[in-house]
Order: sequence, then structure tokens, then C-alpha cells
Amino acid sequence: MEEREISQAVIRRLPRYYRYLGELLENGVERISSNDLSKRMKVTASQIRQDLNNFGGFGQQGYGYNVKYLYTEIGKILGLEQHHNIIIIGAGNLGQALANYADFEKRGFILKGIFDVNPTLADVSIRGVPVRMMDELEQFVRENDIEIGVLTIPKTKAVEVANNLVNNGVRAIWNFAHIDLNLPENVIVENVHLSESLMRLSYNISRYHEEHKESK
Amino acid sequence: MEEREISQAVIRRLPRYYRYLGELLENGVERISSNDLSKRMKVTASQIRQDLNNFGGFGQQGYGYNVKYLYTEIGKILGLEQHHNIIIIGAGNLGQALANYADFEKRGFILKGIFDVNPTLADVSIRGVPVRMMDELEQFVRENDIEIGVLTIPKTKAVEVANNLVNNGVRAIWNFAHIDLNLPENVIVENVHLSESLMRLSYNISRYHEEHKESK
DNA sequence: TAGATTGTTAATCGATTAACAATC
DNA sequence: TAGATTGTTAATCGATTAACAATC
Repeated sequence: MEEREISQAVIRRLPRYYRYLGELLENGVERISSNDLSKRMKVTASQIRQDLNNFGGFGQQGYGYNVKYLYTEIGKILGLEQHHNIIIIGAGNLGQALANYADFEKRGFILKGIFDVNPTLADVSIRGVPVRMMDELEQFVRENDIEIGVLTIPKTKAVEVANNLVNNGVRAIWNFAHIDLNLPENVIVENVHLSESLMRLSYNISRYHEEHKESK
Repeated sequence: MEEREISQAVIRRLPRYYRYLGELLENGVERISSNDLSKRMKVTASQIRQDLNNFGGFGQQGYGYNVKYLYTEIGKILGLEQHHNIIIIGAGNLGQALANYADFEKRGFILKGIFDVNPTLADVSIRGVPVRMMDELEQFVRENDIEIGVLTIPKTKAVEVANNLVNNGVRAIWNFAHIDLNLPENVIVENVHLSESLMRLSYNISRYHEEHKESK
């Protein structure tokens, strides 16, 4: 009955397994061993087996893993079979990019609304979902059972809006604003800090130059 | 002379330190101890000191760290003072969002070109940078000393385009396509897999529901 | 000087890898 | 059955935290 906590390191790898299994499935591959998969994914076979065994024994000795079965099971673990109502706050390029993002539906996220402060967007619809003005936000969240908010707004507004969403029932935030939200710990936050990703890229380029300058 | 390798865990945290120090700087804070910073960032003071000491002793006993100095030094470590020519391939919403991204310039990345297959975009300019057609790509990369390519194109095209870029001199890829590129190991790749981020969010929501269903 | 806080070593913790018995 | 490959335990490796002497 006592569930042991799955480490974040494992969870971070899970979607990648799912992606590879999806590709194998598309290519008509029926079964795969941890060893084969390890070569494709460039991780150790040991890690694959350890990771999967956190959730159950999905394989069979002497055979390996059935691709379709494992794909489905990981999908369940990731919760992709459940449906969640989602809204996007911030209808700029990034917000629109996400609104047009086909994966939303595939992953069980149902886009219910898009919000912005800019009145010139008031007549715009994206994939049939109209852009609404921010003053409708709170009521909309309450009345439409919104579980997830996507923040594609400047960091100066993000904290306030996030608190607002949570106060009206939102349980999870996909945060693209360059700031930490510091929400109550029962609220789930997944950060996408693009500026930090860019800086890691920058660091790695610099380090590469550094390492190779003596050989010049 | 022998540089010990800095762990990826440290590098992943570095931009976040930089962000917090930037905020402190904006707020006119002159100095900060690892202990104060640890409370704000919700990491241990020990970790902050360990991380920073990978790169040098930036603090002073009994005083702490000078915010401005530390900010500048981390900026140097991250390579933000260097300039790199960058192009975006894929002028959809996401590509346009990134092209409009003010941080590029601030981080030393100079947007030189945007490319797309869609001829209706041929007359469009974003922040003064015109969208070019893909058949100009190779020549453009060679002639304009392009160091970094941003891939905001579908995964079906990403591998081919990435190889193309690398063959024409590009040294680093910021990859938003949902696929692993498998480039030569001297090419730096920073992946932003939004679908994986979304699945982690989905997982955490499911797990939360799981944990709380008995208390219903 | 006394107090504060770093830089750094040592201890602990957790994650990864290796190994192999179980078993299909 | 023999060969293959898992599930899982044990060994190793690396990262985090604790502790404290050095020193501003």
C-alpha cells in the first residue's frame, strides 16, 4: 500500500522512452530488448530495466518487451489517457504556437480558452478557440472546470496571474515566464525557462571554444 | 592545466543563479550570503557554495558575495559576453516567437536570418530580419558565418536540415523538434522537447490524483 | 577583537552500472 | 532443451549535504 517515491531522474526519462517506443511502433517493430533500445537511445540497458521496474515488470525473460504493450503502459503511467481542461494566458506568438500545438489533444489536454490583455486580439480565434480578455478570466476558470493554466505572459504579470488561477481552482501550471512562481506545494508547476536553455547552450559553446583554443 | 569537468547538474543550475542575481541587482541589493540566497532559491547554502567554487572563489569570508561582481562573473562563465551569429529555421508561430525574443540580443546571440519552406512568408520580416526560402540556406550559412541554428520545424525535416547546417559550418543547434538529432559529438545540441515537458506535467497531475484518491 | 561567512574536506545520500540467478 | 533476456540485488560512482577551520 505504501508507494515508494519515484525519483525525478526517472520521470524525466519516461517521456523519452515513450517517444522512442512510439517511433518503433510506427515502424512496425513488435518487440525490443533493453539492449537494442539502449543502443538506439544511448543509455545503458541496465538503466532502462531499472527505470521500467519502478512501475512494474513489463518484459519477459528471453523475449524482451512488446513494443505496443510497453508504449501503452508508459502512456498510462504518464496519465495520457486522462483528460484535462487547459487554458492559455498570453496570446502572443508563443501562446499561439502552443494553441496550435497538435500534441495537446493527443496528450489529453483540451484547450478551452485563450486569454490576453490586448484588445486587438479580441476577435481572433485559434483552432476555433476565441481569444478572451483578461477580465473574464476568473469567472471562466471557475465555470469551465479548468485544471491547467499555461502562462505565456511576461514575468511581471506571471506571479499575480498564477495566484489568481490557483485561487479559482487551477491545479497545475505550465510556466513559460522567466520567474519562479512559489505556489502552494500542492500545485503542480512545470517550468519551461527558455532563457535558461539558451544560456546552457551559450555555456557549452564557450566551454568548447575554451577547450580547443590551445590546439589553434 | 588539467581542467576537471564541471558536472551537468551544476551547469543546469548556473542560469538560475544568474537570474536570481540579476533580480537582486535590479532591486539594488549589494551583497548576499549563500544562506540568504539559499532561502530565496530554495536550495541549500552548501550547494550554492559548492557550485560556485567549481569556477573560483567569488566570495569573501564574513561578508558573502558582492551581487554585481558575482552576476558579472557568472555571465562570463555562461559566455554571455561573446557574440554568436544565429539563424532560425522554421518561421511558424514558434520560430516567430523566438525571433521576437528580446533575450537573444541580451545573451549575445545575433539573429542573422529566418528560413521557411512556405512561399507566403517570403515577404515577411521579423524585427527587420526577412524570412528567406530554404533553397538559400546552405549558401547563407557559409557566407554569413552562422554558428548556431535554431530548429523550429517538424521532426520529419529536422534531422536532414541539422546535418545540412553542420556540413556548412554550424557548430551548435537549439533543437525544438521532437526528435534526437544524433550529430557528431563536437556539435553542441540543446534540446527543448516541449512534448516531454507536457508529459511530465501530465505525470505529476496523475500521480497527485493517485496519491489523494483514498482521501476522497 | 568578535562575529559572520566563506572555501573545502569529509560524510551521507541517491542514482547508475554491473552482475547474475530466475525464467521464458 | 539451449539461448536469450529480464528482474533484481550488489557494487560503484557521483552528487548533495554537513561540518568546520580559515579568514575577512
